[in-house]
Amino acid sequence: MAGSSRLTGAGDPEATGSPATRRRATILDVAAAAGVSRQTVTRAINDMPGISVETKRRVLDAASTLAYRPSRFGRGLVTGGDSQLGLVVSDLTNPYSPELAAAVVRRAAAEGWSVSLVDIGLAGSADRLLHSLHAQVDVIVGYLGEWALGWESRFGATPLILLDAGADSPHAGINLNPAAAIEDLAAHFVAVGTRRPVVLDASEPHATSGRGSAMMGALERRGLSPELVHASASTPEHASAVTAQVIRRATPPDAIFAFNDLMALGVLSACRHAGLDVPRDIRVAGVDGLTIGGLVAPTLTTLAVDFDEVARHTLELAVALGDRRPDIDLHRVVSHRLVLRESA
Amino acid sequence: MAGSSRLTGAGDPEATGSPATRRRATILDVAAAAGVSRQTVTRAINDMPGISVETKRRVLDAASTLAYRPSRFGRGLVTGGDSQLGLVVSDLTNPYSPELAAAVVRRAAAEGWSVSLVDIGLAGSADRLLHSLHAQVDVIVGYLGEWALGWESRFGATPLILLDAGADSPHAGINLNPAAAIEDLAAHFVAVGTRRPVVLDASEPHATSGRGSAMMGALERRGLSPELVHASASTPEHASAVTAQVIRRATPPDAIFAFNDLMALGVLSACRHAGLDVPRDIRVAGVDGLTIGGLVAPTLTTLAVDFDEVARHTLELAVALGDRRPDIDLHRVVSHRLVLRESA
DNA sequence: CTGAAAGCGCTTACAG
DNA sequence: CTGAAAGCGCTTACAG
Repeated sequence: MAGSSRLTGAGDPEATGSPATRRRATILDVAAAAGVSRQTVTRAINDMPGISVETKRRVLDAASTLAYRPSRFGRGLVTGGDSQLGLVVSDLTNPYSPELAAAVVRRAAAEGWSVSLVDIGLAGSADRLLHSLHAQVDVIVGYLGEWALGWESRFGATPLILLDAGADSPHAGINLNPAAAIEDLAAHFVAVGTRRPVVLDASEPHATSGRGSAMMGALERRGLSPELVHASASTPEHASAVTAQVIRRATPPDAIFAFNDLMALGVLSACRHAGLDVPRDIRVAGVDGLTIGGLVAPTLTTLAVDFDEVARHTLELAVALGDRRPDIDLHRVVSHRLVLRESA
Repeated sequence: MAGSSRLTGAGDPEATGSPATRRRATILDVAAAAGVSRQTVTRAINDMPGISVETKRRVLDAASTLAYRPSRFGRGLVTGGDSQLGLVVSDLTNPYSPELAAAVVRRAAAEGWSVSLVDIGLAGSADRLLHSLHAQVDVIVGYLGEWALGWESRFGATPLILLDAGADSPHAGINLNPAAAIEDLAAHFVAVGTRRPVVLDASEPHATSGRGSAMMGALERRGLSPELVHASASTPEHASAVTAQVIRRATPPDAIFAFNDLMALGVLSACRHAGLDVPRDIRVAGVDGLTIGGLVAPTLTTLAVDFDEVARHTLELAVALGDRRPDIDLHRVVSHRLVLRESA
């Protein structure tokens, strides 16, 4: 190595060993290698007319040799580039997130948008993630939770579409409304003779969820006296634990309405381990309409979210906001739908 | 509208109604509005030193009024931009895809990469999707299937990392190896007294999958005579149908090894509907290690993929290829691991 | 069929 | 603290 040229000090690890990171080839490098101008390279690379087959071949060979790749920034600057959607979910390991993502990705592809996926539930790095996402995309959509607070001052004019953040949110948003489906399910419970229903709610601090209290009300209005219990965490495991306690009583419930499908799976599991038959001994229902609910045994009755509908609104809002054309209804509502299956 | 200026013809729909799409504000617009130079705008927007609080305020106000957002292309051209990974899956509705995606997104975030998610199983549009993806990302990784053929000629030098494409693939790749886990499971089956195992394979045309024949061999070597059956499609529903037939026989199987977890769920479902107890009457195992397998009742024994390990290799390869530094092992292997749960 | 010029929107030195 | 200049890598007219 003595005598070889180097730009860095002797102690620099970058200066030692193996083929170092080479500067990426640009259009000018290819042009020089092929002995043509850069616009001729553009013609060859982009398959445009007005270039002889022989020249094209020579250019493409040079490009290949140099491992040339057009810079998406250089190109995007002049063409405008594709639109990019940033999808933020809070926990990719909850099947709810990918079902939403699948619908959004599908719809986005149909509209010519790309989607960058971010899991904001990741330990500590949420702020950094949002910063880098906001620099890469045209519109951000998703479950931002507390991170939506002070958005304007932190991320300037990056349009934001909030999922299920409430109708009074200052941002554009899509809200889920389970009210009608809850009434339908309550009516169904009554119709099949339920007497002692339990509402198994999530673990929101000191509070009852909207869907929890809605179900309580719907059952009470029909003359039942539902019991409200909370899981200490919104997981199938905790749902299972609470269920195990409740069904061990002298007069156990004959129906359990779980906060979501994942928790309902925990309920099903606890019932099975206790030797209870669902739905004969006890009925179970969840919320979300996850695909998995149709694959377990018994299949799960649920209040399903129409993810395609959510995705449709998402892209509609994204396109409008991306075009700086906010002359549309910025608050959409998607209703849940009762899907009766074996468990209830 | 008469007399108002318009650039387009009278019949142009763009010329009618509502605030039309305005040109997006640039840094120069903000500079003009605030009465400063563009580099002062840069300082304000990017929170850099060397600017008075009062000037900064004025610039930020102007930016806000104009809804200014820095162009990611302009910025990327000079800063280099973040690295972007394109993740291609074949079917986002199969839980396998999101579990992989979750791991990759998590790891990518840790390494400062963004990931764009594409579902190539979408009707017909695969080619268009790959084209637009290849223009947006630095490296593409995933299940490309037949689309990996002729990659070089179609997408030039865009680095490609193939998942589970076989060790003889010309591209960089990560391969899954179930061999050892299959031996472990076969040994377990034998140890617990299995006599009549069935291997329920996927519906690959006229062929037996690698894992299917590996399991057949592993069982035969242990003195058993396993039966091989194929589902007419690789879905839980078809797995369910085949299972229903097989367990109806005079001497039904006492164990079923399914091609993957999703099909194993179908098997569980069929067993339950037939009144068979798992694992007492019949044992069931799948492949993939999906989270859902731990949530159903009975919980599913499986050969688990270490998605974090796959993600780790993915990012390692992506970084190396993105840096044009292919002096590393371009073919990685991740082994399955036997996870014994209730079903077997 | 090919190339010289202009410009997309930014940031990074550098000069005041 | 502020601004004039240069340049990132590409494509789009335009001229030959």
